[in-house]
Amino acid sequence: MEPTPAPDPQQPRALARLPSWLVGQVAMHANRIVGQTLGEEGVRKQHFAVLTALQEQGSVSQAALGRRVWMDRSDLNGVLNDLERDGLVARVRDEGDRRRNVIALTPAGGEALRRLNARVEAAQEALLEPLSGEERAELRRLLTRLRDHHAARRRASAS
Amino acid sequence: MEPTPAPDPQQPRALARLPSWLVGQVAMHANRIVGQTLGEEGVRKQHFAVLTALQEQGSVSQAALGRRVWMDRSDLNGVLNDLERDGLVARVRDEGDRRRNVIALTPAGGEALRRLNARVEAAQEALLEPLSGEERAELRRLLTRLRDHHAARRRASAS
DNA sequence: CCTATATCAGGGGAACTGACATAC
DNA sequence: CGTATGTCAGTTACCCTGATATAG
Repeated sequence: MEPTPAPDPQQPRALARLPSWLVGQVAMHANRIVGQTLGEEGVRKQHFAVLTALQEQGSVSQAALGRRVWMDRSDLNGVLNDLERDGLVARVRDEGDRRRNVIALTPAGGEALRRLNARVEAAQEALLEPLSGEERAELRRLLTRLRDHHAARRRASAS
Repeated sequence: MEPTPAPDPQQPRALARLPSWLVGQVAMHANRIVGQTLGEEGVRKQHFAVLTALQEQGSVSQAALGRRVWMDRSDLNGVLNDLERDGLVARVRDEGDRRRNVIALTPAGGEALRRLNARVEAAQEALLEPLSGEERAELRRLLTRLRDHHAARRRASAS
């Protein structure tokens, strides 16, 4: 049987034309593509995000890490448990401020990240396949503008 | 306290530059904006999608409706329960094919949809605020291309 | 027989909320 | 004292899977 059974080519026009709907659908496809390839390495996108942040800015406390990746402290804790169990990340109590855990990427974590990066890069190619180089750049530019705008607004109202 | 506490301005660059990430973040903001305004009328986006589809193509069976909106039959059932309870749609057993329910928009449903449409339209404006008219058109064009491409691929592999 | 429909039960990833002990 | 940190428990919306009774 068909669980999501051969969806009709055309959605309702009033829906398909809405930018919020479009972006949601594209995000769904993107998540499917990226999540698929990450899953083959046994991680999910939040794990990938954490590893990436660690490589880029070195060891930091959990709270700082969460802010960087825009991840909730609760969820981050779970993700770190996974990564620590798999030896990709090390949690060390900060002796200067004993509330904090300093999180560091292990060599194995760096290894894994290299593999994951290759996969994610390939996924980007699959996602953007129908677009030309110029179009990809333009899309990225427009999306970045929207993200920055709304991120700023959200930060403003949350402070 | 801060649940998603004042996220840092800059995410890791390696993340922020990924199209899949960008589109996911924008989709998150879009969902927040649209979901917020729909919630004030007591519905969620799936309810809105179903009402829209019904208005556009008249009464149809549940299965057909699900295919149109790309919604799982299970979830659709729940959504229809809500809408029926609120008197926005009517479920009538099809006497020509007694497996099927014919779903129809009630007058109250049409009323509700008019209000919801206004809200969703305003939400689009809020979402796209930082973009010019040309840029909005270009964004819609690019997103549509991506969606159609991946929707087609998915339909192909699911048949 | 085989397929489609509607329904029910439930899983999984993700965003979020509240509470709490501990350390500053 | 108030505040930040890490942790734990739980909720919700969404996408998905499986099973089943019924009708074609």
